[in-house]
Amino acid sequence: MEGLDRAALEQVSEYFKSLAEPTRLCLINALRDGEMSVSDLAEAVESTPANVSKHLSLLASTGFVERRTQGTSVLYRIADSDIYALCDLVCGHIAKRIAAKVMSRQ
Amino acid sequence: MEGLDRAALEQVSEYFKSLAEPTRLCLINALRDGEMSVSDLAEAVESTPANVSKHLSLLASTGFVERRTQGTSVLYRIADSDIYALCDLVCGHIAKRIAAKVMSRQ
DNA sequence: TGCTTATTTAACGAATTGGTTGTATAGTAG
DNA sequence: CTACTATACAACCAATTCGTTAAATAAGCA
Repeated sequence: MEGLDRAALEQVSEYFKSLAEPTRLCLINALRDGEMSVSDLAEAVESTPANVSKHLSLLASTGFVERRTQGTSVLYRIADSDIYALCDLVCGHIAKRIAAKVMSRQ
Repeated sequence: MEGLDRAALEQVSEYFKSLAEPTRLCLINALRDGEMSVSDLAEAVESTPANVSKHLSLLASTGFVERRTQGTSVLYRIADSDIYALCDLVCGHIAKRIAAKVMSRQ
């Protein structure tokens, strides 16, 4: 992303922003094992269908999830599994930080 | 990050949040070639020292950058180059999306 | 010591965002 | 058709955030 101009960086930040919310990360986690309906997801993340629907719309707008209608339900699924690589990188960074903190305390 | 509880996901989201801002991404880009002072960074990203200082503090709190004092200046540098892998993953995702959009239009 | 420069911090305002509530839409069953 | 269910959407509020401005802190130098 070296040569990106301001507008491009703004777009990149939009994508990070879509992952910068615990409820959305929780939804992404819940979708690990396959597609789920909005109401099931709402139960899984302990929130309301309206709220979950809004978060899923945002995740769909950045292309991390996709939707499919089945009867009166809407099933969401992960569209780009790179999303997990992203999360793992961040988790690794956090782990590194914790390890460094432990070392410095010795 | 599969088995993370709510508190852990909140922490993960904090890290994504620190990258979810165009000015901060711009600062990270500017630091590619080595450490820079706050005022030089402010000029590079076309902002004020006060604003840049605040952004750098946030990036330091998540451990993506580190600071070093030299005289009256403070030099910042990238502390974990995984940050670029993160950005590249997001950029790749965006590129994929654009490519898919182009394909679907043919 | 006092003066200058570099950085940080505090206080403020405008804008954005997560969650709720109520309503609208769409599909299914009777 | 009506009733019911699932989802989406709009309006609203509380809380957060980005940027600015002004004041505070710290280091170097006359």
